[in-house]
Amino acid sequence: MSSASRAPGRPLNPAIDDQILNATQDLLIEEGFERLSMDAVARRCGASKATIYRRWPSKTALVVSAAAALLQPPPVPDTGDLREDLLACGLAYMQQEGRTLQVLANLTTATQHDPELREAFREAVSSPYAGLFDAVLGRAAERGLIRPDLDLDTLARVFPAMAYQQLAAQARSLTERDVQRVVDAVLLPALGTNAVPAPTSL
Amino acid sequence: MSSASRAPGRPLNPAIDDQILNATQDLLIEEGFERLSMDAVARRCGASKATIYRRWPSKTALVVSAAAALLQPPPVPDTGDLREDLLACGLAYMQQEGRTLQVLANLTTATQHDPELREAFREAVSSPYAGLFDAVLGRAAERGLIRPDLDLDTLARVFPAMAYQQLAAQARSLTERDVQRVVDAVLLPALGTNAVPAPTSL
Amino acid sequence: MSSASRAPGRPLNPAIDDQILNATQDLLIEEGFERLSMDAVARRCGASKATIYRRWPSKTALVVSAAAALLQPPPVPDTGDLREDLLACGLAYMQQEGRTLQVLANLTTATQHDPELREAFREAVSSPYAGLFDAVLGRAAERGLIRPDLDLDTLARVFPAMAYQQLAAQARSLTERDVQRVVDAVLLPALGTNAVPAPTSL
Amino acid sequence: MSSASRAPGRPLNPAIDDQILNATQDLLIEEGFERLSMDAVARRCGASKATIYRRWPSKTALVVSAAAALLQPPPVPDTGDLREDLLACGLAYMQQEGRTLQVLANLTTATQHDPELREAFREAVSSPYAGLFDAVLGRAAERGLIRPDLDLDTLARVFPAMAYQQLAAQARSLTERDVQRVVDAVLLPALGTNAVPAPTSL
DNA sequence: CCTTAATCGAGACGGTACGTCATGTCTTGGG
DNA sequence: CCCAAGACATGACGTACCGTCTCGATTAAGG
Repeated sequence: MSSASRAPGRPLNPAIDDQILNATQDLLIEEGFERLSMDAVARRCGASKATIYRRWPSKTALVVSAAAALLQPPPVPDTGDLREDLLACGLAYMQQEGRTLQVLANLTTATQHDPELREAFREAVSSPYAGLFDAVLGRAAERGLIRPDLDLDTLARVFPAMAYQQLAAQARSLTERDVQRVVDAVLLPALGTNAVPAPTSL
Repeated sequence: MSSASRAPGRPLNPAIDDQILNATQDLLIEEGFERLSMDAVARRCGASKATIYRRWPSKTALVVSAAAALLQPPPVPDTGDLREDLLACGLAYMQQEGRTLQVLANLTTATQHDPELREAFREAVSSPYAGLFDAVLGRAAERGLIRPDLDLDTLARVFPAMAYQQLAAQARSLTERDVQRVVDAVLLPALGTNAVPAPTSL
Repeated sequence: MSSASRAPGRPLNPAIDDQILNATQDLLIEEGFERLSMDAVARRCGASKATIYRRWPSKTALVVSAAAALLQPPPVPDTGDLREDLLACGLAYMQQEGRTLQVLANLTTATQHDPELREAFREAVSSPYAGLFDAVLGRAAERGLIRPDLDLDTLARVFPAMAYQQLAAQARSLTERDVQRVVDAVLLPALGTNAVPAPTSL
Repeated sequence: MSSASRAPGRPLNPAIDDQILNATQDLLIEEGFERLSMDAVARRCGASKATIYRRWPSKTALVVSAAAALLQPPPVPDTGDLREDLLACGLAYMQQEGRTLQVLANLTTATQHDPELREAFREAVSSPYAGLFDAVLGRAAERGLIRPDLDLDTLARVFPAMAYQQLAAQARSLTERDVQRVVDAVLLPALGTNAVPAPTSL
């Protein structure tokens, strides 16, 4: 009555989507974006290239989807302590044994010249992660924990940018120590919070 | 005998180096690393592929050289004012009508899978730019303008990371306003400088 | 009881057979065997590929059926005059605005690598046409119109082979003049018939 | 001075042409036109697909060339005896252990829908073979061995057509006996030669 | 001055991946 | 069980790119 008349014909098998995305994620980690080949994806997941191309129009589009599925940001942390919350946001980038950030770095450049894909990637992957900091900082402002005149948009982008940079430019994977340094040396001081803890002994 | 015995035969024509590098820089800007092809470089500069490969062993190596030639960081600014110096460091990323940062972003991921080239790129291009902030902050510490216990290494990386991120992930070119925001909203507060100026009215 | 127990379920709709065969014949003429695709057949006749494959096991088998349905040889001519009969046999190849011969040519090579289909094609299509000449010549021998020691098997194959050759190798469709030439310049002289008519003035 | 300035750049290596053509001929015989794949040709001759496509624009064009190289008709026979000459013409179709005729049959249909290739094939392969009969019959007419009013064009096409037909439609390879039958049962009688030999005892 | 040796533009070469298309099978929902 | 629609595995097609090699022609240095 209302609507919802399904398209005719055999529907796309959703199980295959997952198999393709899993194979893509694996190869993306193992080989990187350049060396990942569609034939290899097809071979690994037992699907055919036609099946892949029925779902995604290009290699880049497939990889963007795979990344979006791989990189699901956790819920906004709320421990009651601002520092703890910020650390938790940072630790989200270390999920999947660090593969999260790896994939982020690999894809940013690949989507550079396709505005549509870049936007898709940003919406699906980049923004949600940066959004963790947005949320934590915005809540802190609401609660009066930090000064109200701060440029929270800019501050929320500090950690994502630095984590990305560290991996992409220095090929150094992110550690808990790195997260602490950014929070304690940059974010908290910039927020005007007095509660800078005693520096962790090396 | 001891030295100076030049190789026999016709020497490499140094003028061609520049033509190749110029063509590479242009195509790098127009097309990005992936879509830049060696055939296109050769075609554009009127050289042959053999001529290019006689000078650089791979596409990536060529592009790293082109980037290094394109991105000559200016001398460390020393205006006497910390904020002015930091702004000057940031403006260095906007040289060449913004191409400086563009190329930086395009190349960082490309060198991901070749440690040798990544290091070459870092030494020739990335570090010199980040070094501007290192130098300015180190000098400020020496002069006692900022607290001595700050994590200057981390702070020096804030702006490069954010500039890179903005271009690569958001495809938004850098403006003078962006530089001011990072300096005023992040760096100066984190340095504990009281002299935060009144926000520039738009 | 003994027989006639129909298969359970809905029976195959025989009307669809004709639609499929018609579409196949059309495409066979328009595109030839190689470029005829099962999807195109299905699309043109509004059927689905499954419906086609329920009836024929392969593209070649379908096309052989389509050809058999298209090419129904006429009854053996018997005008009382040997030359007239031979001409009538030849004109049979020009039926359907020349498509008869077209399809014959298109299919012969296609069945080369499948003995079963080749045999099916030969029995259903090729032989009946060649059989016209067999019958006319055999009857002439019985009637004593031609010498009894002739190799009628070979002679019966002359016209089919030459018609086929003309179309396949020369892409020249058959004309009434062509039929006359083969009958008058080859068959009748080889049969030892004196009654070679005066050459038709152009 | 005069002319003949070679094209610039590295010339096509003619040895590779032969390797490609040889591999194509082998595969054409082993697999037939349909099942011959460009990758298989490349693999077998150690060349790359790009190298093949630099020389021939399509699979069909390559195979036509391979056929032309494979099927070099022998010189026009001239034994002094018309029957011997005709038999020799027919035997030419049996060269290469029968592969000659096989390839002829395989290709005729393939070139059906590309007029350019069909013409190329006809000129390079089909006509030269049929031309043997043309030459022998024309010479016999000049020498007054046969009646001057015969339709030699049609007669010259009889054997090629029948040989082709036998292979394509009946999948029966040509034997010396087949040649004799066509010459003795069709050609010589049609030429009005009295010297029909005693039938070969079976 | 003339030989030598390496450079130059041009472009062929082997390899590898891309994205498209056709065959024949399988899977939907709906008669 | 049939039917239309269309997904599925397989595998060939023809294109593009990389890095190497091979041409004839040029150009510097050294004997």
